[in-house]
Amino acid sequence: MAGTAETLTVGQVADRSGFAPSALRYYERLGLVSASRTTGGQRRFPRSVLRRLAFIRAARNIGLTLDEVAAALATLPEARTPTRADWTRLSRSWRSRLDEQIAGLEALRDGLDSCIGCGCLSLRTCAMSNPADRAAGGGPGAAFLPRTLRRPTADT
Amino acid sequence: MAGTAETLTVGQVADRSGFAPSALRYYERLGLVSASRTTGGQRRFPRSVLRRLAFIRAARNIGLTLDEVAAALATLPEARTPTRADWTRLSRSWRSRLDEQIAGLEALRDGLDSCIGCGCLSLRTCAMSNPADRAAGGGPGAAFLPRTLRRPTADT
DNA sequence: ATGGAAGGTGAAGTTGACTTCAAGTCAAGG
DNA sequence: CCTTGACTTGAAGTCAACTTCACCTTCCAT
Repeated sequence: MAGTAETLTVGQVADRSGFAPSALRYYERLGLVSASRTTGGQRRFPRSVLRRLAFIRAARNIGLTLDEVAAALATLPEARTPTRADWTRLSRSWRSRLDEQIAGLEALRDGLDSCIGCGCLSLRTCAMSNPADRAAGGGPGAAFLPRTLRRPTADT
Repeated sequence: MAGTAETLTVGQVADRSGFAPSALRYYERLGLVSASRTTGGQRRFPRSVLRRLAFIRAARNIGLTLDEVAAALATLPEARTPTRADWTRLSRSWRSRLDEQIAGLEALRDGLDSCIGCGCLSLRTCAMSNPADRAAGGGPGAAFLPRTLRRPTADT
């Protein structure tokens, strides 16, 4: 039986990780994962790629770009297998990132509540349309909206 | 003085709204805003466009796509000037959307806390890499991650 | 009347994260 | 040996939301 091989084909990794084969090749090009090759040129991934991919998916879920993921992965030791402490260190910084995102959304929600009350939606004063604008009301406001939710108010 | 005109040029709207002129033209093409034209073909926006743009920015900040914004704006009455109640109705639905996003992020954060504890990052069982996976642990989990944070786990 | 800032257009470019395609190659069960 | 499914590559396509470009026209203060 070939049920438990030492290395995995793209298809196997795709099945186990949930990433499409094309994504795995893409990640390899970006250097996020690496694979050896058979004599015929086909990829053979070490099983450790699954943990790496789990990290990548989690990071993506939190909103990191692949560039940021790459930077994080670059801090892993090359020589030895990453330990639990290594992974923990990497994911610890996500905590504050998530806190920031949550705080941003909560600020937005609070602003929304006041907007529903006043119906203003004023460009200059409404917290909803100016979530990060220091002119919005004096308070620091939603200083840390997740990047996906942030919109520059102006930049001229 | 021409300080307070009845209509506004793209440049003026851009300055007051914070949207780039190119974005305003784009929005006009999509039908999100409309403008009359001078005999020479230049746009002249009614002042009411500023409120519309405030709505658009707020909606975008919350994560709506322009398609969704268009759908929301389409429910405004064409005949009369939208009232405060109209705008309020539109923004009320955002509240639950924000709540969902916040809940999703909080679930992610809780999962992260447990992951930091266990260092697992297991593809099959870790809440971080499987935030919406019903197999993640039995609980409903982070059922409603914001679209920007959602990633299909697999679809084959 | 005029000069230069501001505005007009359609087409193409940008970014991020992939996917899809075309055309050919490898691996392994029968 | 042969078939067939899985794999290979580079290039191009996709999506959202705009921006940039090239080139031409309009507006209005002097």
